[in-house]
Amino acid sequence: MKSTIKDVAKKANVSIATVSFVINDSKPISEETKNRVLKAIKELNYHPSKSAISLVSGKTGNIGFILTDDHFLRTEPFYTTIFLGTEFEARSEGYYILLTSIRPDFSEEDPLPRFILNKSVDGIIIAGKIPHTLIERISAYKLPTVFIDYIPPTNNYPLVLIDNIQGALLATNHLINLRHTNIAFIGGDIGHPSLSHRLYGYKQALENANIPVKNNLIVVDAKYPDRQHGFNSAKKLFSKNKNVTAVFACNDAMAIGVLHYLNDNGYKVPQDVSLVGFDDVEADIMLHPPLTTIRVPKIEMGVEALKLIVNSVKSKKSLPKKVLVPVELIVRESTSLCKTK
Amino acid sequence: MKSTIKDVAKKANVSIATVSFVINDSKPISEETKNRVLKAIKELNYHPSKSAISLVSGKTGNIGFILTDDHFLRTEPFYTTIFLGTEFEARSEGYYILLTSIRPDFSEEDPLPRFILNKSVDGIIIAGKIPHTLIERISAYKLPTVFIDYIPPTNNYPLVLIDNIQGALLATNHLINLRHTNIAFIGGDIGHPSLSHRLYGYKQALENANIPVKNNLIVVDAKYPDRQHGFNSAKKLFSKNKNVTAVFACNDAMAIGVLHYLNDNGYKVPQDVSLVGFDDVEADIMLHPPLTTIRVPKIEMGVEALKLIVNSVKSKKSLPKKVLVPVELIVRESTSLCKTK
DNA sequence: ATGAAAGCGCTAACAT
DNA sequence: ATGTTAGCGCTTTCAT
Repeated sequence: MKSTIKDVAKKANVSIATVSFVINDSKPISEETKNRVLKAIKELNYHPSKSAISLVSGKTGNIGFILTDDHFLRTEPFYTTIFLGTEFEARSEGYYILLTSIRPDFSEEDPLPRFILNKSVDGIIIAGKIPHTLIERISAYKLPTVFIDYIPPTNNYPLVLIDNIQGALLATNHLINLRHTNIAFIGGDIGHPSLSHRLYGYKQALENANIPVKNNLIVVDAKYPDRQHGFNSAKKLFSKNKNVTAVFACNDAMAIGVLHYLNDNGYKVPQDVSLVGFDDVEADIMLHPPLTTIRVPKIEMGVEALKLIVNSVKSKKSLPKKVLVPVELIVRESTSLCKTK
Repeated sequence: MKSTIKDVAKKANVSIATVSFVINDSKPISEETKNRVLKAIKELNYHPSKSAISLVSGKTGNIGFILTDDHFLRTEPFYTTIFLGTEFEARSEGYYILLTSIRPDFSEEDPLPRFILNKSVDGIIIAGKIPHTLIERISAYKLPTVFIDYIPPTNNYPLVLIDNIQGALLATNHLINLRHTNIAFIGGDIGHPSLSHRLYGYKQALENANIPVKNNLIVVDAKYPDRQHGFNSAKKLFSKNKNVTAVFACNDAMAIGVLHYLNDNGYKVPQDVSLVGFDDVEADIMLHPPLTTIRVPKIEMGVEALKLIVNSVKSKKSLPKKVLVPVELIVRESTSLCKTK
């Protein structure tokens, strides 16, 4: 049933080499012969065997995609959407993605993803924050690697990053333009570069507008930037500061937690407090009110990452190129003009 | 760096055949030799080449996993968690999962997933509702296929299903035990067998308790069972029925929408209305109040599916075995004793 | 119990 | 322009 290159060769009355040359366009073949081969391929519904090609070329045609369990399973499909972007691009590039998750507390003893051990991938995409011990151990395999939304300690990898500073600038300026001056920042896991950049952009925007940065308006002690911690951080913030009129949360998950707190405690959004998030997650539009946020082009990030990794794989040398994907302010109903004073 | 079977053979002073026999345990080898080989393997950090094995065995070692875009990207990681289960099991079975998504409106003209066209998988797992035209076209390839959480029209495939009727029974009985009698059902996409089974179980429970089934308490016209439609359905239900004291929603997503509606409209949960969901999604515990629901063992479903598909692949014949995974009532704070009357 | 050797389907020199 | 052939790393008879 399944036809091989031999069958095609026989049918087209040529050698298997010629068939190979036609398929890969790797040597000049006369139009006539080429057509004959193509016809045979079609008639036999021939598809080259991936394993044979892999074996002889030393390439697998696979790209590994690694992220932590919690990122994979978190309620908001942030990295999952990025993965889908890589899948889309992989289709047109002819690659397959091997997805695997690792535990966030990955340790020395844990086994590496098997596609690395088995040499089943030509390159690796790593999305989000990931234990450094894993990075080190992977680097020993000398596989082309690109990072998405994370800056590894040894910074000589291709990177796909969100323009976080610009996003924070956009968000904070939006609030400033609405006449807010008591603008709080709620963040978490400040060890993640993305998140610390957002804090940096927030401060920058305030300074640019000559608004003093007040440390009591900055709550960043949450270890993980999710809803629950957003809720808790809001509680901490508002129980000590009654005059806050606007909050910039480092991501939508925390913003949703903040919104919960606000709703539960009699604050009206946006009348009493304006709220801006970051990420533009699907749930935003279902909130009451819909959340103003910074849109991150998630699919595109995946696409860019796959392009980078394919380049690295093909060129053999992995240049530490950095792709900064642009962000965009999405104004919805959680922000309005400051009424105080 | 990369060691082959030859390196191992040389190091252990045996032939490559012996190494192969040891690895696959396919021939009796003396303890002594075996240990020597094993030691060499370890020292060289040798891992067999998958492409070579594929080439010689005719198997790819890959399993394709198909689901629709919306299922993949939906806010609650239901199918994503199932996927993770297949991934876990695939690790121990030595398989790789090739994940791909298709559009929910997949049509005749759309190309099939490439891993099918290229014969890059030994079998296929399909999760959730999927267009029938796709199923037909895939079936032409005669690949072992198993369905998760969906019953295809031609029912001779291995299936992994939730015990939906039992779950609905559990949920409704819980409400009945709390003395509720005006129990509403909110559902959607009733074309999906899982969802219609839940409705069936709900009715069954009422009948068993001699509580009349009232059609005006059943709202199932939502085309998709998500939060937004849950919200809308609740609005529809409560604007016409003031005496409803309990709601069983066909899944947590809709339940969350219902909860939103209830909160927004002055109903206290569970004091005024008790609410039960289905799925036990991560977000449940962060709600106010945390949601009583039916737990579905998602990881296990993935594991079971992978076991089934591996069996089919190995035995060559795909027996239409059906695995019903058990569910469990999780009582949290959204349900309480009925106070009316 | 172990080894030699013939492929699996393909690519890429090297020939012609 | 096309053909011949030597592997790629492994499994699996068939010998020993």
